[in-house]
Amino acid sequence: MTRGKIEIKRIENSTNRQVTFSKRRNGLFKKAHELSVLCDAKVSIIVISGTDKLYDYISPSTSIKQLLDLYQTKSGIDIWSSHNQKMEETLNKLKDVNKNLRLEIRRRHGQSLNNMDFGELCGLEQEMESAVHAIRERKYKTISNQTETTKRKHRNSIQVNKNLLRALDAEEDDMSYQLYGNVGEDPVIGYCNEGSHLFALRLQQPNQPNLHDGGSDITTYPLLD
Amino acid sequence: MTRGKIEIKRIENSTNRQVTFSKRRNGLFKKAHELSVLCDAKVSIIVISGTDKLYDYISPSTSIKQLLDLYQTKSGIDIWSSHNQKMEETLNKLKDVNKNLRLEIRRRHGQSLNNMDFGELCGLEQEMESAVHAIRERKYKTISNQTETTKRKHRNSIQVNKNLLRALDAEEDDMSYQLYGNVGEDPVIGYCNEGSHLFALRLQQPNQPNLHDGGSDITTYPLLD
DNA sequence: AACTATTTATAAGA
DNA sequence: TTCTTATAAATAGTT
Repeated sequence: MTRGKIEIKRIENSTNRQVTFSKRRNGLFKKAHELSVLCDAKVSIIVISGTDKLYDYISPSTSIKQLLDLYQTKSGIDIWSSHNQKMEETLNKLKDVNKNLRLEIRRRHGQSLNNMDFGELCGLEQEMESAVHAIRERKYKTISNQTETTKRKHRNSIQVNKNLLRALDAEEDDMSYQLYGNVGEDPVIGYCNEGSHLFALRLQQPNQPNLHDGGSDITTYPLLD
Repeated sequence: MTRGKIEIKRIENSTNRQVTFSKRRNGLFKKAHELSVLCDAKVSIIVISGTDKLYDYISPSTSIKQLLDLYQTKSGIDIWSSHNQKMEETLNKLKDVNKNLRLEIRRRHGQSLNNMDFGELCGLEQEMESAVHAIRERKYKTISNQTETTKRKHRNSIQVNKNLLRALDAEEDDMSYQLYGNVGEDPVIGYCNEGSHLFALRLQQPNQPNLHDGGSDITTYPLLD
């Protein structure tokens, strides 16, 4: 628009068009940049030349994605829709399945029963009852397992106790023997003996079935002390 | 840039900035349009103002989608990826929810109970039982509604029957009156009367209990032969 | 929103 | 492509 104004219509001369494209494209991007800086705006320009070359401008601290997301939100145009139809279909199907699953669960909570007829209600009731049966059985199995374990623990601790008492009895016998047979000897031997006995007991225990954790062993000793 | 050139930096005066934004935005779009027409190019501009308003220009006979597809192809930037990612996340979340819902349902079918402890089993059992209760109540309500409807229908047909009989009685009275009052008149009238009575009886029968079928009488006969 | 003095953009030529 | 330059267009500040 100088040295004679021009009409705004396609420039037929190819070279001319090319030159003008180059000049005006730069001009456009420059203006876009000035706008974004002066007015604190986000600007994105995409230009594709007649020869299918791509040029773009994006204002500083902005991304195409961010801008497109905003564009979509504000314009209401769904840019993505054509792109992932399949995914969206899957998504919708899943949502549907989900809805039905929720309904089923609600019904098994005793809600949303309004749209069921007598036959369906009978079926549901029967299903639920047999399920309750299964759950109850499982429950009993669990509790009986627990009881069994507790009993086993108890029996075991009784056994441990017996062993300890027996050991103490044996020790007592030794002591008596020593006292009777070696009157006046160093009492330190008796002491040592006692220590060995205790040690032997400790060594022996891990070889016997031990269904309860070691902590209880340690806690039992203080009771016997 | 006239009446004194300006620096390209954010215009602090808000009113000024707003005015400049408006003017330059128009200028930018005009330039974009001229470029597209003069040079046969596709141009798309998205502008978002500092106040978050959206403005856009798109050159004639071009669509955003077409342009973005081209942009993607030429730039190699996967515009869709972030969107895809979001969708995939949603999908996975849904799948997860779905899985949990299915597990809940299986448990309410009495399956997949292995990983539940005694307390959980108790809770589930109680829930299920109160649900069965609700279902049973609903069932009874449904059946009683049905029964009620049937009864009402029944009562209604009885009433209709009564009305018919009453109507016939009234008719009979009229007839008797005619007979007593007009002895020796045409006997055809008396015949008619008898016919009406038979008809009334037939109507009445389906309402009386009929406890044996006619067939058994017939099968008894061969044994006696 | 309109005006206008200036600055910018740019068409044509080199 | 780039530079030059005459001139059209854009626009900052004002009204």
